[in-house]
Amino acid sequence: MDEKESRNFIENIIDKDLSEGVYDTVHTRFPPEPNGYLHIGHAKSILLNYGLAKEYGGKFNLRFDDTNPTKEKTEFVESIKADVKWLGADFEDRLFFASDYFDQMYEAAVKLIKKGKAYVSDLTADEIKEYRGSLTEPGRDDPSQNRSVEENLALFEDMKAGKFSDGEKVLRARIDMASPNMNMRDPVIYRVAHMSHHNTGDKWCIYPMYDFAHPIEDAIEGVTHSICTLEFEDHRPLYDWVVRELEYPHPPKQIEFAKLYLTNVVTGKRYIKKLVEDGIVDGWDDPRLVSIAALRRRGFTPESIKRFVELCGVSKANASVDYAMLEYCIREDLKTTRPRVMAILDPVKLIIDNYPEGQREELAVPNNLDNEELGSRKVPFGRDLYIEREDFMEEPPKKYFRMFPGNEVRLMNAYLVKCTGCVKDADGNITEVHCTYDPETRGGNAPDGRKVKGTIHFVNAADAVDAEVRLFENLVDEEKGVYNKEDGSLNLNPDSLKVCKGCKLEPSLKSAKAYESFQFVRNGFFCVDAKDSREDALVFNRIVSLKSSFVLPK
RNA sequence: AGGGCUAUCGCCAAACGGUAAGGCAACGGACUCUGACUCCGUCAUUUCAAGGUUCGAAUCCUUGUAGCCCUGCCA
Repeated sequence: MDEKESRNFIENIIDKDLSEGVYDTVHTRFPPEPNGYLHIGHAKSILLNYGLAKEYGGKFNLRFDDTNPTKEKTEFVESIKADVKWLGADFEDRLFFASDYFDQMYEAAVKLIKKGKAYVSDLTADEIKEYRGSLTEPGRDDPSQNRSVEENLALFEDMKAGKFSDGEKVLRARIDMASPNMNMRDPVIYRVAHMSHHNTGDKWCIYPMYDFAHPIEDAIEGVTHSICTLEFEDHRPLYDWVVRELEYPHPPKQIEFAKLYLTNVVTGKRYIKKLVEDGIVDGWDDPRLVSIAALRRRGFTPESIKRFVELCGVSKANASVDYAMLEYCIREDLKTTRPRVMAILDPVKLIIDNYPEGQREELAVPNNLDNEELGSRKVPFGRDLYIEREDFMEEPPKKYFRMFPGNEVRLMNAYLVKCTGCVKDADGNITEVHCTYDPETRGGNAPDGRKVKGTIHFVNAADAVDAEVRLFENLVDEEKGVYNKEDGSLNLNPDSLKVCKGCKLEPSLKSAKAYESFQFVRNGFFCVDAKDSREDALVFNRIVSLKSSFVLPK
């Protein structure tokens, strides 16, 4: 509401570009390599790029950066498309593949060769590395760098024709072997790879490198602001070099921002990938992950993720956002948009001794007090109920307003009941809580106007649906498990995922089999596992605190 | 002979030389058919440090310090 106009640094750059006439429109893109599933970090990039295009009345493209056939699969392009759409980033008909530009990239390389700006190298990968020098020492010239244009052209042609094996030749840009920026020490721009590509099949056996291909892709699509993450800052001079040498009339501009990291969870495609491949999690949509698929399955909405990304902001400072902020966003969304129902996670029997045995009635209960459009449902009520174990205390501390002997509380939307005591087993565990009800208080209000301080939720025992609840711990430290960045090992305490049987659900939840498992979002707002369900989320009444996932190293 | 980037409340993050926004978290209190939600209130005399320029500095300069990134024929 209090929209104080504060703009991020990228908007400032765009404003300036627009006012100075550098560009007269804004065109952005999200360029994933189809080598894995998207996660919350990608959501930031997607929503940022899409949001900018929308804000300035420009366009947004989805482009697969598929220039390396050794790592890419069609399976991933499908899932990425679905995730981007789900997030609401509408790329309309602008779905592109870098591989569709291979012909143009080849021509671009020829152009560089003709300008004397690129040459075919005979060096092996190890030699190239050796010649490149080090962070503190300049590199040495490639022995092949003085080949004639004609010779380079012929050799490059031969590369394309498949006359060389993988690694035998590469095409290098001629820039500066002494540059303090390693990326400028005659970077490889084309390599030989005899491999079938997911999109172009066996048409090519040479493939362009990212640094050469990306600026071309942007330029071809008319992208103005090519937004990427911080680790590409050092590549910008090369990006600019490519668009300059190729003489594009309105060259795109690269802008870098900091990646989104979350506290207490594993982010990063590489790490998530490893967890999946090692079978440590059930799959890419395992609820403990923060992949888009997992968040969706867990009940997060696109709106909540969009809100989260907005709240995080955009800057160039490496930062780790508190997981609590993500939870806040989903709570805010679900709070008024979903029905709230009752579930007892740790059940204990409540028996209303003066309620007629065998009697059953149905009470109309509003689904969400903050949203009348969600209507109401019938909740069964009877003599034997289940209540939350923590809602009864034999010897309550002061300020405890729920059930304890002698105290009257309200069963939500039902009756006022007065606790009369409890029954314990041989070990002293409470097995039953007893009470009496006031028939005059149907609906939850007393005709005489008396008030109660506590209200608790319940489930009718005869109708209760048994459920299996999976609790996902989020706060992972040495106790729960540690992912070791160095050796890639992950030590996980099995307790980080607990399955407790015996949860009791309102019968209105019975319809979908998917309700067999739950994940908590936090404080009473937990979601059903939406994997096989039409409904994506439900909100429960009472607050339970639970979180999921692994911890990052360090 | 290294280069690039970043440092503002526990966590994000504004401020663009004019006298430190906002959100999350936390903590008080009110309200409440769920100890939730909502609502009210509190939460940086100070911006990594030390100097300097200026009437005035988080913003400019200097020198330090800390963190991140770069030596793939990955992206």
